[in-house]
Amino acid sequence: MVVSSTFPVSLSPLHFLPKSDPPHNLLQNHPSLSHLSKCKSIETLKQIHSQIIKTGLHNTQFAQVKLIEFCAIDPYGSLAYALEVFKSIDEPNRLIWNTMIRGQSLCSYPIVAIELYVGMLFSGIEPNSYTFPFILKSCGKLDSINEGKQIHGQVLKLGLESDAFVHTSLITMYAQKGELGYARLVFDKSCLRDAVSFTALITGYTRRGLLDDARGLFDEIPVRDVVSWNAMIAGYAQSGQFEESLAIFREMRRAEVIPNERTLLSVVSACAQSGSLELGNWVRSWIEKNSLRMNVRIVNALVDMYSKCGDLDTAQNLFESLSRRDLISWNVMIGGYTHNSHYKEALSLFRQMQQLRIDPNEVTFLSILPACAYLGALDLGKWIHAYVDKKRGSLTNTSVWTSLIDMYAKCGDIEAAKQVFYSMETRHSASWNAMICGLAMHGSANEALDLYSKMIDDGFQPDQITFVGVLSACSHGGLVELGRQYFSCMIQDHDISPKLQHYGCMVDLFGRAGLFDEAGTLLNSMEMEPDSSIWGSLLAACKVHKNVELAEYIARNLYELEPDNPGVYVLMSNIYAGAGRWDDVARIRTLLNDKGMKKVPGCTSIEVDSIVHEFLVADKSHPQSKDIYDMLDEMDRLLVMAGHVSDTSEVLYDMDDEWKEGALTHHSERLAIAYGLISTKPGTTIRIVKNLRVCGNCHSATKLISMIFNREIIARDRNRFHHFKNGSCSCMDYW
DNA sequence: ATAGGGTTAG
Repeated sequence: MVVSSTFPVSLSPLHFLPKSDPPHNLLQNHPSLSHLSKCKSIETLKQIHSQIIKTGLHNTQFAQVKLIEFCAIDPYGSLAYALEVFKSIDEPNRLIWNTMIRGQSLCSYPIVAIELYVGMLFSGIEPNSYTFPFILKSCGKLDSINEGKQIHGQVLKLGLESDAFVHTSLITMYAQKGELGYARLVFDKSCLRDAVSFTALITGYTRRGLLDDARGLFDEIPVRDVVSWNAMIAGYAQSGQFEESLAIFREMRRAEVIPNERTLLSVVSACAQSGSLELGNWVRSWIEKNSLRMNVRIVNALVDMYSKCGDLDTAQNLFESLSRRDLISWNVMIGGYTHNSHYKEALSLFRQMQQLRIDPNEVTFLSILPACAYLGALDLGKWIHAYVDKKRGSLTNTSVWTSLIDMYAKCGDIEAAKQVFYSMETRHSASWNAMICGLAMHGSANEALDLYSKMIDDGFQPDQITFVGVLSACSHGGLVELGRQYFSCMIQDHDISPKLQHYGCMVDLFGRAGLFDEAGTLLNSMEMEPDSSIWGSLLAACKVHKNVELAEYIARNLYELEPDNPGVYVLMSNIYAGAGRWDDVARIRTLLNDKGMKKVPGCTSIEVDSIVHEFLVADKSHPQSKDIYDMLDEMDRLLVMAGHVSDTSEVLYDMDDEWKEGALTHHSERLAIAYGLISTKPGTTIRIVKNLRVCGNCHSATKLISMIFNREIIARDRNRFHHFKNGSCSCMDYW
């Protein structure tokens, strides 16, 4: 090993201080000094300090040490103040120097510790076995390894490498800097073979993902203690080897080593990530049985575990059992709701948080924004945007900005999405993806494709998701030839093998263009089985192009894939109705009734003054129902005057014929639009979100409504966005 | 006076 020494090392005799203290017990019981240990603020500290000066205690080494110790080490102390006190001491002794270095080693400016160390050497005080663990901790935090190596040289000169504390500190320092070779050398050269030094080295290996090397060392530890076990369990869990992690934990149990909180946190986390609900349950009951205090950390981990395993009820019960919840708890629970598609619950928990005046952070937003996006809760999304803007600097997380783009796009405000995108200082490829997919959703195919070119120019690698955006832009824009080109560009130029979603876009693109042969060829070329959404989009294309024969073939596939999906039957019924085959319509209706299947009810939501209102077909539950239905009548009257004729071929299978017309005008989107018209100022854009695709009738009616009432209506359906304005729609009647 | 555990959220 090459180690050099540039620092002067004083090998002079120990530095004796001139003054000697009064008897120890007198000082120890002095009121000013006993107050110090209970001190909780810098103001109190200053008062105590002035007392110490008034009584002359500041001249005693004992008081100096106690004061420095408190200022430098205690969480209520202050390093800056410690430095002031330190400067006022004429000839600080070694304990005082060590304590100052120790204080610095705890903070994040490691260079100050080095400066102090040099100062110590210059003042002629020789470092001892206490000095090095502190200074080496600081060296571990520096960018360079050089200082650490020089300090190592000092250790060797002073013959302190055999001190167990110094030895372990050296290993930890090298391990922290990724210098595993040096760490190993220090370890191998010494005869110290305790669990502590083993564990220091093991952690070095686990942090770099070298689990096999770590395991080799672990197996050699003569007596493993709980920390060694924890290092191995956490190491495996951290590198994604959850089964190994849990296997080590089981071995630990067999070795009858009592787990502690850190063990359990790692284990619960591994259970959460690997879906090991059974072991998670065992941990929970073990904690209860051993009456370990259910502290907030372990409950957070359990809440996370249960929600990741899909058991939201248990997660919620645990969450509610917490008397003092921290931000992580809140975030875990909100994330649990979002990941399990319980978006409304996520939002209501967030509101509860706001009422309790708990400050959210970016993690909260990363769970809340997808919920806003799903529900179309634009006002809340805007509020978060403003909040993040205000805290720019402390909350500048690129992922949050990207999530805002996604939220704005999915809430129908594509202009705001663009504003966020173009104002971003740094972008990830996910940011580009969100913007490209957003534009695609809104039917701005050319803009999406332009942005794709810019993304490439900026040096970003497109990934699978980029091409989902690009291909869906082509599909929604009806750009068949470009779609073909991008599809082969993805495979050939970017070496991305097409996934189901990409095939889905292409089949959709061909289907809409009526190119059923080409769609069929593509389907046959797939290396995986087409899923129900691909068949579904082809079936929808059959409806547009009135291809009953192909529809029947596809339906047979779908009945096999999803025998319980009523959507297929409903679509077939509509296809038959469109072809005037009423016998088949009746047959399917009977089939549905026999199977007891219910159509997924159409549901449309609209946000007014930050409150999301939901409407079902023919819904009368809204408090302003009377006004809404009056408006519906008015809309119908004006639509008829404008020449609108309902196409009754798309009907709910369980509606009697005489109700056809009525049911159509009471589709959920019409109710939401009616509510939007009566509850917002004239001229305001109306934004609605529908869970299913817009039916043809409502689509043509909405175009007229946008003209009659002079309103821009932005509708999100299951598939894409429709911007209705001045009597036409951005989808060009192609969806 | 000192050393070893990436404790829980995206």
